[in-house]
Amino acid sequence: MLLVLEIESEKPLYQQIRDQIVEGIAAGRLVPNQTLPSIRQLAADFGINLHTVNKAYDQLEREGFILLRRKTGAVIQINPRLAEDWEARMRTLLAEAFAKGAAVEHIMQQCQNILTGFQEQRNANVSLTDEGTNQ
Amino acid sequence: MLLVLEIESEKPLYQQIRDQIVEGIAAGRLVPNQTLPSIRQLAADFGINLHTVNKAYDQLEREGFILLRRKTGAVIQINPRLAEDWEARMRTLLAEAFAKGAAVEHIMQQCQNILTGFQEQRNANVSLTDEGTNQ
Amino acid sequence: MLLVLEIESEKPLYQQIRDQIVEGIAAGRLVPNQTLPSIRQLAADFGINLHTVNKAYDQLEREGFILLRRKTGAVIQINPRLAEDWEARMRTLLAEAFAKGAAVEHIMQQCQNILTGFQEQRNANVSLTDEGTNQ
Amino acid sequence: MLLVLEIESEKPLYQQIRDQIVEGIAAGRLVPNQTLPSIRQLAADFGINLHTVNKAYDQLEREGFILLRRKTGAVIQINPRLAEDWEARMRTLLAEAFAKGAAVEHIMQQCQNILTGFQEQRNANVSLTDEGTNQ
DNA sequence: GTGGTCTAGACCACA
DNA sequence: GTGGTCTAGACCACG
Repeated sequence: MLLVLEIESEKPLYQQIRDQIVEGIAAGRLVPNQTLPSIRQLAADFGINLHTVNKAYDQLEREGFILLRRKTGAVIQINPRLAEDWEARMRTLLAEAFAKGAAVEHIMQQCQNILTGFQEQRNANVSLTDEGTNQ
Repeated sequence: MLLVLEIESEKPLYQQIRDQIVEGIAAGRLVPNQTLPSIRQLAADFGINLHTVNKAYDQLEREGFILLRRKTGAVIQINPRLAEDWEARMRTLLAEAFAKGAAVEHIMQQCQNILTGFQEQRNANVSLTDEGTNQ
Repeated sequence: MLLVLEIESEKPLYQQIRDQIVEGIAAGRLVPNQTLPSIRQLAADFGINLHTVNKAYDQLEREGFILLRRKTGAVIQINPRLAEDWEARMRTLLAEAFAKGAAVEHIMQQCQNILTGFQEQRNANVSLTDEGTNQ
Repeated sequence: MLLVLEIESEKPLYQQIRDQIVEGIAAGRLVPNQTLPSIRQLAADFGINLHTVNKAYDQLEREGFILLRRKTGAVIQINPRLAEDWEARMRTLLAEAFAKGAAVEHIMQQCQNILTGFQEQRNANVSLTDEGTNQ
């Protein structure tokens, strides 16, 4: 669980946790059925409050990224439904770049690069896992 | 200056003002060197607080979309430098879709559709403006 | 704001608050654009903690029943989209009655009675409001 | 006794057991006087704790779906009395849909569809049972 | 041990 | 004043 929390950031701590776990899934560092640290454990590791982690995990569960169980804690389990406001959020973000005069091709290239990065990381993680099971 | 402020919205008023101006620029309704209403004018028109409008204009200036001048008020003037956290925000949003299993091609197609929509609006506004100057 | 909270109930306090507000909307006691008590106010009125009320309001906002604003507090505003798991929850509840041997007609009649009750209360509340504006 | 327990589910194990038995009764797969596996048998079959199964059976007995006997184990025996909070739970669920603006007719139609589904399953199971006794 | 809930008290951003 | 976040510490249900 690689997490880098910045206490000084304007982004809430629980949002930082949530975002990094989502990125971890996208990059294949976190795979379905993998267990995340317990709420208390993660809070202790980073010296933050239990409720802050709880709020992040709670949101991740509602968004369909993880499943919270009493005994085992949190496990990755993807519900493939995409949030309904995803397109609206994407629209605002793209408008910001387009208004700055960025060329459509350039914006698309940046998106492609990010996605390709996820894909390569995921492939790398998959082959690592495969090697691990083959040994 | 078409502005539609929804007092009932979950989005802060200053954020609504900022977002609509950004979308207006993206769609070509607002072009460089065009003057925006003064802070007190806009506040009076909508019956909202001066500070609210001030905050929106302030953010737009910091983001490089407008230039605030003492006498002339606010004018659109695009600073093509993108916000430094734009890529990070895009990264998080793309991760959300990719983590849910969406295909790269599908995500890219959605982005393309949104951007094409902006382009068409801008083209429509540009030709309207041309007709206007021809009269 | 008629709220009856039972501290001894097995149902969490925040869930009781959430459920009663939803029922209040169904019965027309709470109508769109009506303001709810502030989080602190409601917490003080019932001698419970601010965070408990906050959790209820937070859920209501996510479910599309209310809108939370910094200045004015919480206002009723219906997003007509129904929760996607609504049918699954209804299915479980109906199975419970059907397994007990309840006749389909009887179950349907109970549902009808409840819904008719909401409808009548709503109509009564509407006419009260009308009389109020006419006076 | 077809039981499919999902260790990954958000629902507690004992609740899954309870719900599936209730749905089994509703669908006619489980009929009065039919014996259920013993607590230790079912726990062994699924490799889960005795307490977990015990809790499910305990709840089913309190709800009036089964009868626990020392020697014979658990047998289906319907106590037609509905849980006293059934109507309250139904009320909340119906309020949710009605508050969102759903028409009474539409809500009723959905309930009817679900119940008709149960009825058809039960009829199918009954005829299967009849054929079985005829052999 | 886990997550789920509730309490108590604090600081900040918003308008 | 409002809601939003974070902290600290407690008890309970679950397995």
